Order: sequence, then C-alpha cells, then structure tokens
Amino acid sequence: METQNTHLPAERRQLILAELSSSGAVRVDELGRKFNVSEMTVRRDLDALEAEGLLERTHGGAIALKAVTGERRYRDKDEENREAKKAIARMAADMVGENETLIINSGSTTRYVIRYLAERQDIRIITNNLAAVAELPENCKAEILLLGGRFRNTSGCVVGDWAERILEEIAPSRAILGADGISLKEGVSSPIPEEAALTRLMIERTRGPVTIVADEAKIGKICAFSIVPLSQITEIVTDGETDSHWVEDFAGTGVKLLTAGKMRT
Amino acid sequence: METQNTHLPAERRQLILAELSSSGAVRVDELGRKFNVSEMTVRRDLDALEAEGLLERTHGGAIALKAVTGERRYRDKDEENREAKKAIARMAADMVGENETLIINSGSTTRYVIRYLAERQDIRIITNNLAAVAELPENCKAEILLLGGRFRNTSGCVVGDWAERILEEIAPSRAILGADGISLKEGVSSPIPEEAALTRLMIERTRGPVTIVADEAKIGKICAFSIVPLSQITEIVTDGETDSHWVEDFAGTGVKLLTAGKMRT
DNA sequence: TTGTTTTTGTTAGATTTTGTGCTATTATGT
DNA sequence: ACATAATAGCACAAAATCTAACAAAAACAA
Repeated sequence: METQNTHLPAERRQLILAELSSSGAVRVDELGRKFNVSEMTVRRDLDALEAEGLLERTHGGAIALKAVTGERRYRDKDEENREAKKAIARMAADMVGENETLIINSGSTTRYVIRYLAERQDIRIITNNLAAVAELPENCKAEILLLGGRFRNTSGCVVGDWAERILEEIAPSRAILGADGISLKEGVSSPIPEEAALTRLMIERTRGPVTIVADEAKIGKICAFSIVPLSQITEIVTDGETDSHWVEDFAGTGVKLLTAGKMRT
Repeated sequence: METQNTHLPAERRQLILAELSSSGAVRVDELGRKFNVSEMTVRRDLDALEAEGLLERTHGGAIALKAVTGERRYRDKDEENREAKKAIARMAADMVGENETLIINSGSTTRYVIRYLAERQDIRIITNNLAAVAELPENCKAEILLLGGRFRNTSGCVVGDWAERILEEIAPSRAILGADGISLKEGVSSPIPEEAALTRLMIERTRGPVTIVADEAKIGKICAFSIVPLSQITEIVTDGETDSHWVEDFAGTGVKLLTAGKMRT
C-alpha cells in the first residue's frame, strides 16, 4: 500500500469510528498498520474516543457501543416512549372498521399498530414494515401483504421501486402512517428520502382517511424530506404529553388531533 | 477470506451471544473451531458471560436464558439437523463468485445461506425469505432485495402474484434454493403450492447454475407439488448422512451431488 | 529564530489472555 | 451396574496487550 499519507489526528479518529460502525470492532494492531502509526498512538486515540463515549475499549482494540449498534437494532431502540407509542397505536387500531384494507408504513409506532391489528380476522394489512411482520405471533389472523424492495437494515423496512410499482395498483381504504416530523408549516416529513417518497405514494393511493401516528417527540419537528402538507392528512393520533400550545394551533387546520391516554396492556 | 481472522475477546463474546440468541444453544467445541481458539478459552468466555447473567452454562456448551429468548417461532423449529444445515449452507455460500446476483427462496437451510452471504460486500441477494432477512445483523454488507407478496406466517416468507411479477424482470446469475422433497423420478417438490410456483419461477429466471440445498431428510422424499425435474438442476448440496444408495443413483442423472462435512468455521 | 505545546515513538515492567498437560467429573452405552 | 468417552476444571507457562514514563518530533506562537 502507498500510504505514507499522514492523517490528521482528528481525521484518523473519524476514520476509526467509521471503521467501527461498519464492522463492529477494530483492533489496535490493524489500525496501526492501516494508518502507519504506532500502536501506542492508536491506543491513545481509542482511549480518547472512549472518554467521549463513542466506543467501548477492550483488550486488543475496541467494539461499538451496544446501544448504538449491537445486534438488537429496531428491537429495543424504541424503548423510549414505548408506553406512549403503545397507547397511540391502540387508539389508531381501534378506529379501523370491519373489512378494511390498510396501508401502513415503517416505524416503531406503526409496529405496534400492526401487532394489534394482526389479531383481527377481517382485515388486510399492506406494509413495508418488515420488522413488524417478522415479529408477528404464530396465530395472527389478518392477511398480511408485504411490499417488496431494497431492505433498509437500520429501520427494518423495504423501500424503492418495487414497492412503489405495486402500490400503484392498490387503493387501500385507510392509511395509518408514522412520521418523524410533524410541523404546521412544513407538514409531515422524514429523514430518509426513500421512506418519504414511499409514504407520500401511500397517501396518494389511499381513498379513505389518512391517520398519522406520532408521539409528542415528533410534534413540531421538521425533517429533511417533506412528505405531504397537513392538508392531506385526516387526523393525527398523539399522546397526552403533547404541548397544549400545539393542540390549539392544530385547531385551525382542519386536521383532527386525537390524544391517547396511558396504556394498560 | 476472514477464516483465520482473529477476533477480539470482547467481540468474540458478542458473537457468541448473537449465535446463542439465534439458535438457542451453543457448543464449546463448535465455538472453538469457529473462532480458532482452544476449548478452554471458550469455556472461560462462557463462564464470564454466565457471571454477567447473559446465558446459562451447561455441559458441552450453553443455552439461552428463557426470559431473553422470548419470541422466536420459526427460529427454533429447525432445531433438527441444524448442524447439517449450517454445513450445507456454508458449502453453498462458498460456491458464490464475486459480484453475483443471487436468487434464494424460503426455508431454514437457505436462511443460513443468506446469513453467510450477507457478510459479503460484493453481492446482491434477492429473496422471499423474510425470516432470514429480519434476523440479519446490523452490519451486513450485501445488498438485500426482498420480494413482496402475501406473508406466510408458518414458513416466514412471502408468496404470490407480487413476487412473481417482480421476478419476471430479473435474471439472477445463480439460484440457491431449498426444497422439501428431492426425488429421482419426481424431481424437486414442495408441500406448499404457492412456494412451489415461486421456486419454479426462480429457476426459470436464473441464467446461471441452480443449486439445491437439502439435508438428508429431504432426499428421496416426494411432496405434493412438483417444482421441476432434476434435469433443470445444476447441483445438489447435502450432508454426509445421506444414504450412499442415493449417491450412486444420482450419478447417472448429470446432476452433481456435493456432500458437506461437519462444520468447522 | 526561540520557547512552548501537542503529538508521537520507544522502552520496560505489569496485566490480561491464551494454550497445554493433567486429573476430576459428567454423560452415554452395554 | 460397569466401562468408555466426552467434558470440565486446575495450574502453569507463553504470548499478546496494556500502562506509564520519558524522549523525540512536529506544530505553533511570539
């Protein structure tokens, strides 16, 4: 290899973090060879990064933090606000009438929606939420139709062309959708362009009510990729913690704002 | 490739936990071979993990804690022949060249194939095997494309029209397929009509070799729904337990019969 | 330039990890 | 029951890695 290329210390640490997040673990000796520095220098880098809480130091190297990377992923990432999300999901699920065909997108709140609705015999669920489908119990009754496409590991869903083309042949009676940002001026938004595009298409294809499920952390937030303005939404289901200031502001938009209480189940 | 890659102690313990949560139990000798360390080292790892309350130590290995194991479903159904399936999967995965686009169907053996191949940066995997995709680790490198369709809870896959229509636009370079029945006269077969139809279409679309993975329990079996005759198959990978009588019979068919030994990696 | 600070390399001793030989214990089959 | 094989545990030595202190090199400021 060619590198007498001397990296800046800070640059080198960034590269270490990048390597770590892609492979899960790094070794002192490997990094030393890779950057043409002594192992002592690598150790100092790792110690500094650990002091910043960016990795976990081990013998011989370092491993990624469990909370960030470790094998559990979307399984407990939504630990935060779990009870609120369950309450929201339950309320949204209870609004579904008999024999409906639903379209549901990815996200941790919609995962609970799917879990609740899967117990019903009379409905069909169309979704790109692979994580939700994979964890359904053996005895689930609803008909589940999964959209195809490229698998996004980080959010446990599929996106892309295949899903979009299938969607164009479908006219669900209702949509229940999660979103990372809900804002009065900017409407509904997502940090992932492909997921934003798919959700937008889901809304276009829906011929009945469009319900957004979002816990209070999402309210007032604006993400990089806009999905639709609020005018295209029928109602928003959120939780009791939502700032009353926002509740008032929504009053003028024509969008119903429903508040779910705490869960018991 | 990374076979003699020496893992960090902490990394190795994480991998042991991952293995444990996916298969429910691990053996000392297997782990020793897998990581190229002595059995004593594995025992020390397991003891340390038990001291942390992360697993339960047993003779010959360790088992997952019941509380942690939780929801698995099609995860432990394949308890039978698990080692044989892993060996078969490893052999089939090692046959894949660089930059290939693979089509892989549902089944427990193919789940291991996907797990192995997902570590490779250079390939694309197209599959209807939802169970396999859902359990992939965070850092998997391959591009994963999931077919859409109706979710079959019992086998953890999708089937039906959507998948078939997408397939018609694809020409993968190789197919690695599981099947429940392999017979000289009746060829490859499946007990589920929809899965049979999808697998047949996968074979039709493949422009390179078609590999069937099947442990010895499937050899000689005939299921209700025929997929293709043996003449359409390039090779079959099975395990060492297969009756030598069958091995001879296959000799005349022009289909290669490959036998995987016990696991090492 | 000069002096100061930061970064890096080297050394030596301490610590951790690992492997091996050996005996004890447990599992398995007859 | 017994015998046999597999597995576990202990102790010690060897290897790898860590820590700390000090020195050299580079970057920086005046």
